[in-house]
Amino acid sequence: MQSLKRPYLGELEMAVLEHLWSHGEFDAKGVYSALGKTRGISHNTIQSTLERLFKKKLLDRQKISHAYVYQAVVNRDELMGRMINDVVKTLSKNNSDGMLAAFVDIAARTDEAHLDRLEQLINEYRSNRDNELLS
Amino acid sequence: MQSLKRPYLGELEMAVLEHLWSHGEFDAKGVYSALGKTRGISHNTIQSTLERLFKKKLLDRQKISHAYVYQAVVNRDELMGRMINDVVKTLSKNNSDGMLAAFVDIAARTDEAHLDRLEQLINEYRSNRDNELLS
DNA sequence: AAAAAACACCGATTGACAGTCGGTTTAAAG
DNA sequence: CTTTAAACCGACTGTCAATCGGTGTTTTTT
Repeated sequence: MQSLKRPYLGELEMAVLEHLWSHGEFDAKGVYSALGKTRGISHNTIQSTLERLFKKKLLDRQKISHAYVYQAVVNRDELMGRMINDVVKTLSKNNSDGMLAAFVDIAARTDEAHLDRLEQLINEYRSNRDNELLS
Repeated sequence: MQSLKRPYLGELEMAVLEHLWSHGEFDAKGVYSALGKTRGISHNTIQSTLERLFKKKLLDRQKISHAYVYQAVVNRDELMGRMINDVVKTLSKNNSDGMLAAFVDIAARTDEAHLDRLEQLINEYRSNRDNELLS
């Protein structure tokens, strides 16, 4: 019963990830220019954050010349899936109905048209599965 | 962008909640007998944990004689819904498709029959909505 | 009513972990 | 070979879960 804190991300970590998601690869300097300056934090702080995200395997990096260039290895949706899965794993005991009901509620909450789209995705999933069985 | 609040629930907090979910109301002593003894932790630790959960509004309590009796105010599914919603709120940017796809994936992961059930729940949701519109 | 037991409440400590830097070392570049 | 930029290391703060001891208050018990 591990807790829900595992892929926990702090505020700055989230912001850095967001930035990499929308702007692609960056080195520490670039992220600092984009985020650090307005926040009034130092270059080093950004660097530590990138390092931490790297250790958490959310970022990959390559040394270009003598500076690392970072890029996200999970996209927003993958991370979301992972985190939702963690919640579900911890809280779904035997019965999955609560989980499924939560999905429907959340989907419908912002826009009921999401229900249609959800149904559509279910069918797409089934088709993909069937195709795989044929091959 | 500030959801995904700090460590949602610790390990002991989760265990206490689980216990209250499956066994109903309890005072500190009861929870201690059930969880504390085998874990070799003190009565006080259990009490602090109950207190913390109370402050987080996950438990309610009434003073019976001079001891508090605690009970959960959210059930497992509600808590799960809340937590999933937090994840989604933080990570769904405009586009909800990733969220919906994650739902389908997670539902199908353990058992593809969940997709049928999910579809069923979608339809139930629609019926309920339609009935409400009539009244 | 006094003594004993049961609790709540307060405060302190430890251990993680995010956020934050400064200083030092290393490596690139002129 | 000096300057400079970046990685690396270590430190300190703040927050939070977990943990418990001590103190005082309310019940029980005798």
